[in-house]
Amino acid sequence: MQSMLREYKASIFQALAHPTRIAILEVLRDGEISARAIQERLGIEQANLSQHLAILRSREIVAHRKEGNQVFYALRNKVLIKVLDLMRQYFQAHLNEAVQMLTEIEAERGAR
Amino acid sequence: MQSMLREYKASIFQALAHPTRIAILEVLRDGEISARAIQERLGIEQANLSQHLAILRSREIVAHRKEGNQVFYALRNKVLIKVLDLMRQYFQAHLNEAVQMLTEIEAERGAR
DNA sequence: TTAGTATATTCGATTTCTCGAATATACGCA
DNA sequence: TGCGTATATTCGAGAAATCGAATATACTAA
Repeated sequence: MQSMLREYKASIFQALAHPTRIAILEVLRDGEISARAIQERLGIEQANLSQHLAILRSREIVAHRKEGNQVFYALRNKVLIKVLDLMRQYFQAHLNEAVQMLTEIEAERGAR
Repeated sequence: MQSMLREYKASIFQALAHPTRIAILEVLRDGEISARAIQERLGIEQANLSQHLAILRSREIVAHRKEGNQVFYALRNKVLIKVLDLMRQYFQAHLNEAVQMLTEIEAERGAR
């Protein structure tokens, strides 16, 4: 049971572990919105957005509702917004370290 | 800048996206502890633990301190504990869905 | 020095993630 | 019906994550 909880948490974190999906959640925090509108706001490929949405759906992180031609997405639980806010807090606390870390990650990626 | 923040958040979430690493953080919430002690509590391979700790270190999520033979690990920021607590809240809210989801994931894994 | 303990790193195989391209599905409207 | 728009799915290639095995490093104590 303990380990099941951890697997669950890990699967949610895994769903959040992509910049595009974080961007999607940030858009959704303003309320329900169509997939097309998300795509325009983020400026990404349609298929790619749909793939990311599929992941968020599979984790039950977002709800979706069809209306005619389009599909509207919404956050299922505000707790995740709180989590993102905490992360922002965390980020500010670690700003300098974070910049350095990202630079290093970049450097490694470049070196490869 | 906006996108850098998202990359950073994603990299932290990615670091949290593994049951073993979540277990490590849960151990660390009680305070500083040696790697050996973590290993005993979790009952995992030494090398494996060390790899997971390396990931948490690289994200600056944990601090480490050498003392003689051993290395003690500690959480750098309590905010992450808050995040884990929120996730527990989230989990309770979604308990039934989550069980079903995990069952499906299991089923898929089995089918493959 | 040698042996033993604690920890980290490297390696290679396997699995999982991610992307764009192509295609499929579903709906609305002429 | 046929066309256009919105969305989802499938596929294949490349990148990244994961594990255990083997090995390296660093410290302690005899």
